[in-house]
Amino acid sequence: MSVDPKEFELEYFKKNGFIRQKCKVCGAFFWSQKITDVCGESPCAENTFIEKSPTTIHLDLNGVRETFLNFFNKHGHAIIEPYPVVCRWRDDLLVTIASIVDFQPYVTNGEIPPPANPLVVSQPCLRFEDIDNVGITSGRHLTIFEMGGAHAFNYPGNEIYWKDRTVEYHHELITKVFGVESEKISYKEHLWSGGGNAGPAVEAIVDGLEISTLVFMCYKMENGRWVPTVVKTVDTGYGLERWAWLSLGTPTAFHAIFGPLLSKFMDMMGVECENRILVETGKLSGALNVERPTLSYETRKLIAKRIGIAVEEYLRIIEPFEKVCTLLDHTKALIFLLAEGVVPSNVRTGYLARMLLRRIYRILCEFGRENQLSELLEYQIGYWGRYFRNLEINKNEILKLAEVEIGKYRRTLEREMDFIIKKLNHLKKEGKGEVPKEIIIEAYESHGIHPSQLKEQAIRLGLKTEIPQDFFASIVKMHTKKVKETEDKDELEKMLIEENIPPTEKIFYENPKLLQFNAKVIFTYNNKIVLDRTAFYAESGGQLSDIGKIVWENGETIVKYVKKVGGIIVHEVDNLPPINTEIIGYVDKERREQLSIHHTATHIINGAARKVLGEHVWQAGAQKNINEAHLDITHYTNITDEEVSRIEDIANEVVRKNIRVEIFNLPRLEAERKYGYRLYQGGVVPGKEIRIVKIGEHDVEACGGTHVLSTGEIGLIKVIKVEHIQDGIERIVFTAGKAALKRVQETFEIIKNISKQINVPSEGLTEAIEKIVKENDEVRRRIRRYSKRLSEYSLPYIRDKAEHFMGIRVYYVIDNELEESTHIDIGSAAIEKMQDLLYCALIPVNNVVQVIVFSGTQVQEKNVSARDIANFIANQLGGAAGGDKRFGRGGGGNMDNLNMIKEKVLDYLKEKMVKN
RNA sequence: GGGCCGGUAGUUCAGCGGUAGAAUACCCGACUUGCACUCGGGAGGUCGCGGGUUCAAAUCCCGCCCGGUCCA
Repeated sequence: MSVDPKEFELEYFKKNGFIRQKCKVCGAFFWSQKITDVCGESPCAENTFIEKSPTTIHLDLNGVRETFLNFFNKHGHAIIEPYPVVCRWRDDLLVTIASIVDFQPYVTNGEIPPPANPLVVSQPCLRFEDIDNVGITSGRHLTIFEMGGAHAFNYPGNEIYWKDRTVEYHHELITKVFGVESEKISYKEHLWSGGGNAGPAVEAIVDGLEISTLVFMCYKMENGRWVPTVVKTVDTGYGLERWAWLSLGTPTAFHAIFGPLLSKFMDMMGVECENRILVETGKLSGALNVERPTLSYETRKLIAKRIGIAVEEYLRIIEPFEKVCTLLDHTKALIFLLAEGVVPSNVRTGYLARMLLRRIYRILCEFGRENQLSELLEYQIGYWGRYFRNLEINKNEILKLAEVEIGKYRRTLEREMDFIIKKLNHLKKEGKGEVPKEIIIEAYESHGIHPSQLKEQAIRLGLKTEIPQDFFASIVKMHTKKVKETEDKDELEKMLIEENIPPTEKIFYENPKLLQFNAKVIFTYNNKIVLDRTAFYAESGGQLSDIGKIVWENGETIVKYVKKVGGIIVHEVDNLPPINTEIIGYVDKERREQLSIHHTATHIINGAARKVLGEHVWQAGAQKNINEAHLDITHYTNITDEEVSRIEDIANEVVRKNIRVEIFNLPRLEAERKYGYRLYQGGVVPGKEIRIVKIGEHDVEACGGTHVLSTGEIGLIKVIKVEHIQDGIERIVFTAGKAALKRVQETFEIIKNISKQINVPSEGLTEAIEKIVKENDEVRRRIRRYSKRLSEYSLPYIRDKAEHFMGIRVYYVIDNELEESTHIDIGSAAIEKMQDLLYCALIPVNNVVQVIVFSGTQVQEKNVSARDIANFIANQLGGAAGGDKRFGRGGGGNMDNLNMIKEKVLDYLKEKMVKN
């Protein structure tokens, strides 16, 4: 999609003398009050603000945030509290990457009103796409930053403001409040898209630095095409870190963001760096980018030249400094993630936390400061905790989670490094001088060994290692899968929209105990019915759907399954009533009761787990069936039996207290204010009103499920088992209510049966089974010993039974008593003692006959190979055999002529030996 | 959720269709004043689980479980 240039022809630009121009370097169009060749953004221009701030006020990040919020507040924008960095209210994103994320999709698509209009927020955001650039670009790239978002949501007939006013506000803030000369600012034309929305945008550039993006969101993606949206959203992103950098004119943004923390971290890491080196780096850092290695290196050379040192010398000085910057950024991002209960793991947000932590750890190792992580985190928490209280509140959790994860990483490194060292030694043995790329990739992809760590080991072993420039890019490429086609809406969904079917009135919310109801059929299609109102609960939130029946004047049908399509509830049935029929619905009471019990019990278990294991416990999934239910929770280590007992105890105490389960609706914002984002245990909850399920002081969740009226109805909650689902997630499987009782009864039945079978009273079962298992082991061992011993003692017997045949002795037996392995022992020993012996054993077992043949050395000399004999016998049995001249084995399944084989073998032998 | 690596003696691993091995620790013995070293002997395995292919599977195929790792 390209943007119509007309989109940028703003009244405001024209009135204030902005002229549309084209950048001679990058070719982009931009608007500026002065005539110039280039757009002004680095690398088209240098960062000229360094040590020469164009502003009249000079503020660090905290100061900028306050100034920004107050400015918009004075212009009628309500200040709202930032949302969490983990966007648990969305299922298409892991973390909050922009302030607009707070309002997508429900506000931007007009489904619910914004918390205020217009509004302003300073939203901490996480972005990982540019993580490799963090530290080397003087702070232009960060994994965590604050996006100043001033937003206006324009509805048809209720326009707040649009493009002109948006640019005007921006221009006023940068010129009037910050005092930047108006001519210094240029606005670049741009197309922005993200989160399913898009629109024209302008990027504001001052002295080389892009400081804001002003987006006019007015398109959305639908069936692969951009279509205009009903709500036109002003989506501005003020890069507050960059504003602070600009206003202070420091060599890097890190100075402006972290202030005293920067020098503290440098001291701790033992890093020093002259200011003039940083200044020169900062000016040209716009051209530094890991994705453009050649340009970056040329830029490095230029910087070194300006400073007057060799580029190698320059790199030696600047790299440690850059690593400290990376540390500052990563440790800050990490505490924000951990504070929200993210458990480091190998999936989703957990992986983001793990990745950050491992990068931090590697840097600390390079500085030899790997034991000082906690200290760094504590400084960060102390510094940011004043503005973000949850950091301070969750300090202990943050430190604990980080500590556990570092422990895991250390163990992994130790284990996986051994593996790699072995591989490297192998390479060396093979005489290879260099580590091939495949090994480097395998080390990283399958074993988590970073190329730099591999290189370190390889050098120690005297192997060369060339890490390709595009190493990580090629890894990413290998993983890029085809973008999944956006699922087109299915036929039913399309028809419901076409027919304009209204959302179904949900009786089960108003009155959960009403299981018999009257309603009217308003739509039918392919064994599917939509009613105007229903008491049938559709499958959602891990709770199975209700079943039951629908009765009308001249018929009835069974309701097999109920699902939600948007706000419409669709009943799947066997046969259809005519449209507009009045019906009576009957919901299966017992099933509904059991599902409700399991649902309430899930909330209780969740609360109990949080109490026992800690505040990082979040629901990671849940399923409520008839016989049992499970709750997946985030936790960093296996749940012990003792913890399970405590969770069970607390849960049952809540049951016994018979607490009333309060269910009520609250406006979204009020609910969040009152109970926090902890509400969103089950994930995304749509709608302007949130349905709250509150169990005393034990647990509060946003939930659309059905519940019991008070906890006493549950009767009993019994945890069945805990499972480790994946790194960072544990599953608690349990039953409640009647199902729990039934489970207990069944378990007793099993115990009773076992007890009967081994004839031991149930109290003594543990010891008895222990004894049986031990005895079984002992018997198995004894059989093996006997088999060995038997092979020694059998020799006289074999000697006695063997037939003399053309100068050798032949022992031939069809044996269905001794095992194959025993015959191997016997035969093997026998030919040692009798070198003229040919040992043949045919062992019928389960429809096949196994054949074992040993041939003594003297027999072998007569051209009789054990393998050939075995193969001959096996062929008679319709099978095949293998082995060598001493030992052959095989078999076959055709036993018809089993007793005639011996004759044939002797004939075969005769032939063989005569030929010889 | 997807890709990749791994699961064999108490431990670390080798073997990768044809009698389950090594090292180490363990037990016994020899040498030695004693310890260590050295030497000899012994014990120790449902080759993660379940199917399939095959006369025959630790080995090949499929599914699952467990651990690890990378990506989304």
